[in-house]
Amino acid sequence: MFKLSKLTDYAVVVLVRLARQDGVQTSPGIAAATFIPEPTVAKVLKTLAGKGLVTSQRGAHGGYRLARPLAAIPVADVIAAIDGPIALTACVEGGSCESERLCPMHGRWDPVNEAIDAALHGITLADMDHAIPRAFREPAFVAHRDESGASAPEAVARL
Amino acid sequence: MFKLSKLTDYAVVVLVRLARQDGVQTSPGIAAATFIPEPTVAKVLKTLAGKGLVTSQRGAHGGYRLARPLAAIPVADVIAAIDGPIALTACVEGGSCESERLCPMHGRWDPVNEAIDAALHGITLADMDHAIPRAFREPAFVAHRDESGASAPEAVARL
DNA sequence: TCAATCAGGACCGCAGCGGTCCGAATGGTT
DNA sequence: AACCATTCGGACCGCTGCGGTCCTGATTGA
Ligand code: SF4
Ligand code: SF4
Repeated sequence: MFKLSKLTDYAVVVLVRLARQDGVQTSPGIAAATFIPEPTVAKVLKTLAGKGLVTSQRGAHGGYRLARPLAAIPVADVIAAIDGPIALTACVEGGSCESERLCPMHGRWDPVNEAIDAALHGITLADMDHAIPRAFREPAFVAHRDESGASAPEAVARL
Repeated sequence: MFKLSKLTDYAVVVLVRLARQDGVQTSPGIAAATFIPEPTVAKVLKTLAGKGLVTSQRGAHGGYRLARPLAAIPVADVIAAIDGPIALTACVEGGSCESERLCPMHGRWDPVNEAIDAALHGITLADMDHAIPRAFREPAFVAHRDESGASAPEAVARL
């Protein structure tokens, strides 16, 4: 199936939960609040911390804290942090396919990849947090969301 | 990783190859032309035939033929045929997640899913064949380069 | 010093994917 | 009618990678 890993899904849930409250929050606490198994939450948080999406405070009364506000975290970043870089096929952006010499489609996926990448960069976690589904097509909603909006045309421009 | 299955990749290669020549073509023939293992090509073609993307001619001198021109086949169709429906998470469009009652993010992925779905519907195999996706030259997309303030989801949604 | 908490792995069961193979149906060819 | 080429539908299997658990340190506040 064309789906993203469950851990990525969990990561979004955890990040949004982190934003709901100031100060540090512990893994068990978040697990209880999100109904996600505790070890899994810990694993996700460790990965996110490694990628710089959250900062950690060790020791007693430690915990995790968002590194930047939700509005500055595009979904693409979360996906890249957990699932790895977005690469639809093996031959996009650095990947090497064993038949790339012979394959007539070599490199043809790049634009598609760019399109999806741009789309995922244009949606932040803040949007997902307080967005009602289908609101994306309403002009009123679209009007006031702009951050990182330049990425899409730029990606398109160099096609 | 966030990638589509190799079989889907192969399907695109096979479909484009089918379009390069009129009349029916056999699995071994296509396999030889695309450098993809023959049984795999056969499997892909069988799946595609089942989904109605290609038509099959049985018996001697049989083979496969495109059901519709490349320009009428969006990438989304190929993905849906091989990989199954596009569903980023378990809770989108009919899918049910075990924690959908408790999860605060339930349903929030739908817009993201729709955005990607729209993007993949806006690019046809003919576009990929010519390496310059027509979707990116559409007024709706190019206009945003000047208007500024446009974001990926909106541009994608208009495709 | 002790308890709480994160860090970084090792570890495992398992679904699903990539890939192969075979028998049966089908329709030309002779 | 007999034969052969080719597709069809499905069974089959090894293996990767994912979801999930657990353990052993390192770090910090009380
Ligand atoms: S499009 Fe061709 S070169 Fe690229 S990953 Fe697919 S088979 Fe390999
Ligand atoms: S967002 Fe929530 S309800 Fe939807 S699939 Fe993820 S965990 Fe389940």
